[in-house]
Amino acid sequence: MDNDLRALALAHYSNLARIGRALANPIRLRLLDLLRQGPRSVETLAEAAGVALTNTSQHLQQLRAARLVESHKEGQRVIYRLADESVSAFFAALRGLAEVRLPEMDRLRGALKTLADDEREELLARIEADEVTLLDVRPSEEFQSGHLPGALCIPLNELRRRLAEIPKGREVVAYCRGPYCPMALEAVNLLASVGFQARHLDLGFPDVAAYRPRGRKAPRPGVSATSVSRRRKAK
Amino acid sequence: MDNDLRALALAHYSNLARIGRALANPIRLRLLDLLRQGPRSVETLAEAAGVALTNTSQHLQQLRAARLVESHKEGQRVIYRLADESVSAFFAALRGLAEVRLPEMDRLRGALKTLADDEREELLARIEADEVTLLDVRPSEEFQSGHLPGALCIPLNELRRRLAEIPKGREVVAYCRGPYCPMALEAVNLLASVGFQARHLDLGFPDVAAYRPRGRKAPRPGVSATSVSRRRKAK
DNA sequence: GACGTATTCCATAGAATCATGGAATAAGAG
DNA sequence: CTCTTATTCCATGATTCTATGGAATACGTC
Repeated sequence: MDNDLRALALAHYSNLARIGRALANPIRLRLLDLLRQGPRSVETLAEAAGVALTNTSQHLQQLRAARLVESHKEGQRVIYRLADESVSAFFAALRGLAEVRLPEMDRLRGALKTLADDEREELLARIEADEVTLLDVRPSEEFQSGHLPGALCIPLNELRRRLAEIPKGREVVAYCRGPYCPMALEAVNLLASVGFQARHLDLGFPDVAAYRPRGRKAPRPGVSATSVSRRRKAK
Repeated sequence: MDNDLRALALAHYSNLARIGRALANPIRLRLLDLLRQGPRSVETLAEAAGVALTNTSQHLQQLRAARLVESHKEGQRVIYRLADESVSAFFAALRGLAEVRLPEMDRLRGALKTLADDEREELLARIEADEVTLLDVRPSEEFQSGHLPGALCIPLNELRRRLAEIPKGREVVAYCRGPYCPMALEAVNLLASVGFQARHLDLGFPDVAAYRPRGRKAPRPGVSATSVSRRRKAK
């Protein structure tokens, strides 16, 4: 009887390891992170991650086996999405742990120009006060899945030919998928080269939603998670 | 330049995967969980986990390579400990995710008699009000590394011959390492069989310290993390 | 029902992980 | 300096993971 109990108690580590194994591969982590931006089809994910299609499919199935993602069919395509809001939060926790524990992450943060806490604070305050033009440079499907309130949607690859849409004489703050996504930084480089006053916010969607500024207690309000578009227009 | 940035950004998933790989094996998770109770030597860990010594050593080295644990020498033995408080918190987050996402965990929780939220609330309130005898049945070294305030230390394997130390006519609440540790439950079975009014608390050390009762905001105060004993008495 | 598209399934080969047991190392005891 | 103890190192075989490309399946269109 006691032996039964002990065996059972040990079994729970195998369940945890099931999730651990899902997190043990950089491609799967990349896919998981992409899915934090919203639901996507296998093909889209494969292209965004730069991974062969069959390979992507297999990795997604492993994530599904670990119950971190779910899928459903829509016409001929299979749409994957995070199984739960808590999966996204957990991913952020993993990333946070890596930042605390792995010194290699510091070099990355340097290259990607992570902001200091007070700098970020100031930027968020200016955004909230609507003193700057907030620019979302992610692909527009991701914008539609959810974005920061008041943001202008101009995907990075359309930015050069849509510069006219950005108000002149006003500082621009660009954001993208998060601190390890280079898109906002690239956008700022482009904007600066054509004369804009531009900076990047090193948090993206959905990270800002969960961001707790030091000294405050509640998560930032007002993130419009525009109802996730499960239905994709035919192309 | 932009390609550099992108390559760099992708590299960060490899760092996350380093931690993921460390979590991909049930034995390593078991060792990590044991280390949440306090620093321990390789041999002690091997015995507690029921794993061959060389095997234990290898797994510990992998955890160290992922920077989740650290080690230092003390005389002829090597003492491992969690690298950081945040590692313990992250472990709890992983366990929490598994509880939310993996239905298999429910059966375990049933067998191990996890309490309902309100039941646990009530129990914690009674403990705080000192209406019950709080009993810590973990090995005494773990008690010394940190325990709940006011707890009586009687390790499970000494319980039968030390029954006299427990006040009669007062309800006893036993706790151990956490919700998936069977020791408290076994203690309650033993106590009940000799006439005690006994129940178990399904949170242990250090989980109670981080437990946020629903509706309250702050973590419970008053956990005495008696300065971690790095120095072990010779035997 | 034939065709094109999106995805999964399957077989294969190469790489990584794992448990085991014997040898090497380091520290203390006599 | 020898002996014991605690741990790590190393080599081995068994298992699992991973990427790849071709075949099979499912769905929608014509």
